[in-house]
Order: sequence, then C-alpha cells, then structure tokens
Amino acid sequence: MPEATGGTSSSERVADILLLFSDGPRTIGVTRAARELGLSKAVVHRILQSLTGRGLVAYDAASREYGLGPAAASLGSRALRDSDLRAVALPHLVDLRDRLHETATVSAKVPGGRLFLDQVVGAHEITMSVEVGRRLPLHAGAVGKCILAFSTPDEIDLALSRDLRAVTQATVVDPDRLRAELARIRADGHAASVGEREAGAASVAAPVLGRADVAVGAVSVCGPRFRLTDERIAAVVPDVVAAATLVTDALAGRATPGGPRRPAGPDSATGRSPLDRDGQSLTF
Amino acid sequence: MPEATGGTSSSERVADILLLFSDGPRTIGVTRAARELGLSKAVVHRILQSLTGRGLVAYDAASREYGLGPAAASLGSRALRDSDLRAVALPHLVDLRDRLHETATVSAKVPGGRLFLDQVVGAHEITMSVEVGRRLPLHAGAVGKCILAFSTPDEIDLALSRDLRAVTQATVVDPDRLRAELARIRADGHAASVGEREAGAASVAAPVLGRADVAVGAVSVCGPRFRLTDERIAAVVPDVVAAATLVTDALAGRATPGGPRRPAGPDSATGRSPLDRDGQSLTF
DNA sequence: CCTCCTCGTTCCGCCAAGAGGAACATCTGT
DNA sequence: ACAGATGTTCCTCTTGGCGGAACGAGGAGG
Repeated sequence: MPEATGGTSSSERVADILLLFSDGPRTIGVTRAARELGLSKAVVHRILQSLTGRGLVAYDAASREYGLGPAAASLGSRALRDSDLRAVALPHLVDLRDRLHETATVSAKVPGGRLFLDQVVGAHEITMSVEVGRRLPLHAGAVGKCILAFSTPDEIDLALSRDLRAVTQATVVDPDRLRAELARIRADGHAASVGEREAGAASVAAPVLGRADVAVGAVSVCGPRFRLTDERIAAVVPDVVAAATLVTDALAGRATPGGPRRPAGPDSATGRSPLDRDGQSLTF
Repeated sequence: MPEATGGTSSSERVADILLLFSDGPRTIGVTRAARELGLSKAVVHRILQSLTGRGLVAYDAASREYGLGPAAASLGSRALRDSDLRAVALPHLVDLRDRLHETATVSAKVPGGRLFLDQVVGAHEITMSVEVGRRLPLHAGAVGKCILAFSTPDEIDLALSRDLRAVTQATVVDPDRLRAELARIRADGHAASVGEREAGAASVAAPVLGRADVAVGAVSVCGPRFRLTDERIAAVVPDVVAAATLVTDALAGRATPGGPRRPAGPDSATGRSPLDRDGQSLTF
C-alpha cells in the first residue's frame, strides 16, 4: 500500500483506533479492536489508556468496553466549525435550496470514505435530512460516486478492491460496472443516484475540486424519489454543477469569476506547479 | 503530575497534538506546536504526517500550517451523537426550559476543561445560546465552577495552579477566593454565576455525578442578566438541582427514584467498592 | 533585487520506549 | 459451579523512532 512518507506507525495506530469508532458500534472492546486492526491486545489497551487519560475515549464500566469521549466531541465540533469547505459552501446551499426547494448538502472526502459536512433542508413538508458527520462509503450514492470519480487512480483502485457491500438493493457492487459509471461521471462532471444509498431517495452531486482537480468533496441536492423524477434530476443538474464550481473557485481563493474552469497546470512563473506536491488535501 | 498508568507517552503525544486544535487557533504550525508541547519539531512533524494520512488533520498549503481534518469532524459528531450524558439529559433540559422559559444546557467534563454538549434554547425572544463543543475553562462560569467543585482534590489543585486568565471583568482569578467558592458550592450542591464567563449573562448549574460522587458534567440554566435577577436565580435553583439529580441517577442506571442522593460508599458485597478504580470517567 | 531570518522538512545513529506473548483477574452465560 | 472469553498486568528483548543538525523554500525588509 502507498505508505504516507514520514509518519510513524505508532501515531497511525492511534489514529486507526480513533477512527474505529467512526464507523463501528458505539463501544468497542480491547479484543475486538485488536483483532480488527491486527494488533496485540496489550498495544490496544495501552493506547486506549492514554486516550482515556486525555478524554478522547471513555471507558464504559457497564459493558467493559471503550467509546468516544467528550474531548472527541470537542475536537469534532471545532473541526466542523472551522471547515472552509463548509463555510464557503453554505451560502450556495441556501441558494440551491431556495431555487430547487430540495435539501442541499456539502460533503467532504475522508480517507476511505466521505461524510456530510452540512445540509440546508428543503422547503417541502416531506423533506430529506441526511446524517451529518457519519462516515459513508464511496461506492454508494451520488455524492460518493462523484467524489470517487474525481479521485486519483490509486484511490479508485483501493476503494473498488474493498468489500463493496450493498447499502440498499439498488447499490451497484460490481467493480466493472462501477468503473464504467465513474468514467461517465468524470466525463459529465456530475453524478446521479436513485436509491443507491437510501431507499426511496434520489440525489444529484457535483464535485468540489482541489489541487490537481482531485475532489476534496461534493455538493449535492437530494430528495424523495417521487419528486425527484428522472426529468427533474436532469433539470437540476446545471444548478448543482454551477454551485459546485463556484465553491471550488472560492475554496481556491479565486474571486469567484463567472469564467470557465481553468485547466490543471502551472499557475505562475514557478517552474514546478504547486499542485504536484503529493496528493494531500489542503483545505477542507 | 499524576500520570495515568499503563499509557504510552507516544500515544499521549498524539492526543496532545490533536487537543491543541481544540482550543488554539484554526491552524497551527509545526514549530509552534512543538514549542507549546515541549517536543522536537521532528516529532510533531512525523505525527502530523500520520494524522494527515488518516484525515484527522489537514495541511493548509496557503499558511503552511496544519488544521483539523474531516475525519475529526466525523469523530466528533459521532461522539456527540453517542453521548449517554447528552441523550439522558435532553428530556430534562426540555422540561427545564418549558418550566423556566430560559435556555437549559448539559456540559461534560474533559481533562483540563469542560464543554457544552447540548442546549435547549429559551422561549423568549431575547434568549441565550451557548457554543456547543468548544472547550471552556473550569474556573469561570457556573458550570465550570460547579464541575470543579465536585472534582477530586488533585484536579482542583491542578486547575487552580494554571494561569486562571479572566474571561470577563467579573471572572474570579484569585485561587483563594475560588477555593472558598468551591467549598460553598460543594456544600450547597449548586453554583451560580453572574457574567463570569459571558458578560451580561447569568446562570445556575448543578453537577451530574459519576462514581465516587465526582462530577462527569453539569446541567445549567442560563439567560440574560436582566431577567435572571438574584431573586429569580434563587428561585430556579431547586429545579436545576432536581434535574441534575435525575440525570445522575439515570446515568448510573438506577431507575430514577425520588429518593435521596445515595452517599459514596461500597455498593455491594465486594470488599473493594468499584469506585476506587482510578478517577476515570465511565459514561459521558 | 538581494539578504537574512524563519519555518517546514529530511537525514541518520544511538537507545530507551514499547511490542508481544503469556499469566492473572473478572465477569457472563449455561 | 464451571468454562470460556475479556480486560489487565508483567517482564524481557529489540526495533521503532527521538533528537540534533543540515537542507531548501519562502517572505519581510532594506
């Protein structure tokens, strides 16, 4: 696997243990965590002790297991509050909602997944509300596929080599079909999904791009399938794409001009463009 | 300092770096972080590399510094969602708000501070809204003092030996005066504050207790000073204390009896009571 | 435009922090 | 009461990673 240079394996172990709580159950025991990460129980136990001491995890005496602690909550709300992507996107989400009357969302890419950063819920009585902050897979739903489509080949390969479990009955789990879809999404500049992640729902997503035109997140509009018909999905695409483009430009510091997306390339007199550093995300 | 047994210093370093972002500025450079934690730049850099690889922190190319990443946001919303303390307290907060028409809050204690887990805002037009998730000092405000008053002597000493900067003009920064207040709070079972943390505001807080009657958090009612006069503060105290007691009991799994608070002591046939483990919080 | 200062990043050899296996203590379900 | 599993602790050996210093890239100021 492409090891990030310079890191220490012990730090990564700590991060991995923390991230175990992002997806898994509320509380996790030492043995289970050790099994899941391929570490010894002693190691996991020591790390959990340290994290408990800092309040990042808490020990649940009843179940004799560990769960996230209050410091993690603090960290997270700070991260959410500080997010450039969220702050920049929010007015555009409001605009989208006002124009389309459906729920508009921003998502961020995280290693091995994605999550909703925020939403502006629709104006209808029956509306759609997503779960902000939960880590979701990349292969299901318009947002996930959209982010994946605008990722590096390495990331795509990695994501498609995973389990690819079906979230709903409509989830595409065949790698070849997914690759074909990703190619089309990349060509179109947007993605659509009908009930792939949430049954009875549909959504349209367009990527927010960072350096090297790799997605750092996505903007989407979603709602119940009975309102988001195929025709309506096609109708909202331009608005979603436009919003995502505006967010992309604003994130990059460009003063949101009406002009076309600039092609990837060196942007000044420097011989090396600043975007071939190494695929790290910069602003989120 | 009272070192938590069993932990590894490298894990604690990772946690410390993460927590640096809880209070400090949005982005922090390697040099500054290293200075602040007393570590070498190389160590900080390596850890940040690892955390970046896992999405917990993100590199900001513009400022050449690091900030929290999307995975941290995911972690935090999960922690908030899973919080027993928050879930258990919420209905009582609604009840408090309905009865008193002022904003009701729950807070959790984190090592070296506290944070609001949630709030139910008041019914008036001019109301008070606290910042959920931000880490706040223990020496300022009713909630902070209340949590501190019901902490172990070690924790109190540690908290009072810090800087004790004045958050507002009314913040008490004299350790001796604070100790006297803490003693009174412990005797009364509740704390009050007028503009100590937020100018123009007042609040009343009562502790939510865990094992060994050490506070894991607090319930509070807060509002603008012009409505929360001294008389009204005195009037709401019983409601706040009652709510906190109910939350304490519910958290401990006891089926919320109307009975008196049970005194600290061994609770079964075991020779050693389970509460002298070592002051770890259990449920948050 | 050049210089200096500072910051982030990288390199390398020495060494103590921590990995790991196994024993111990506890609790649960049958 | 027993058996299995889980969290916790112990102890020794070794390898991961600490730290000081060198490097390269910016940015501020002259």
